[in-house]
Amino acid sequence: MSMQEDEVLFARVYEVVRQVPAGRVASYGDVAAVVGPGCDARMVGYALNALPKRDEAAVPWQRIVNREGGISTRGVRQRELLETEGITFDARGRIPMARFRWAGPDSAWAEDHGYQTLPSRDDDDDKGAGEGEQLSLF
DNA sequence: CAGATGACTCCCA
DNA sequence: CTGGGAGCCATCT
Repeated sequence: MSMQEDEVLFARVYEVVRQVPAGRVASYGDVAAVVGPGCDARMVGYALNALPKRDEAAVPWQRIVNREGGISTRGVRQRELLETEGITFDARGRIPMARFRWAGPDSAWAEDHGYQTLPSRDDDDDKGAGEGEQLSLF
């Protein structure tokens, strides 16, 4: 796979963002994880940053927020759009990710399109037992 | 053509 | 909490 890499990368990012349903949000890192290796949170940010210059109406960019559930864009447009979709913000102006975070793409769709499902990453406090959770993934 | 910049996240001081 | 640095790309001065 080394043909139209450059453009494909952004296209894949947009494709994944399109999978996030209204009423849900995903972090930049989550989107990157689904897109797969070679893509990280910053890439997603870059892709979305270039979106307005391309076609911002084709992608639900407002559903992508930072890891803390906060909005990284300037202005209040994104927040308003999300509230319209039913997303709520807490007193600190952040979205309770434990409740609104996108669970990842449909596994069937993911395999069919060559994407990855979102690794279960409970944001719960580990309470100090995090060590034993590291299983050998390889 | 080179440098700055932006919608991330993690790590350390 | 604030602040700086690393890692990586497309687009605009």
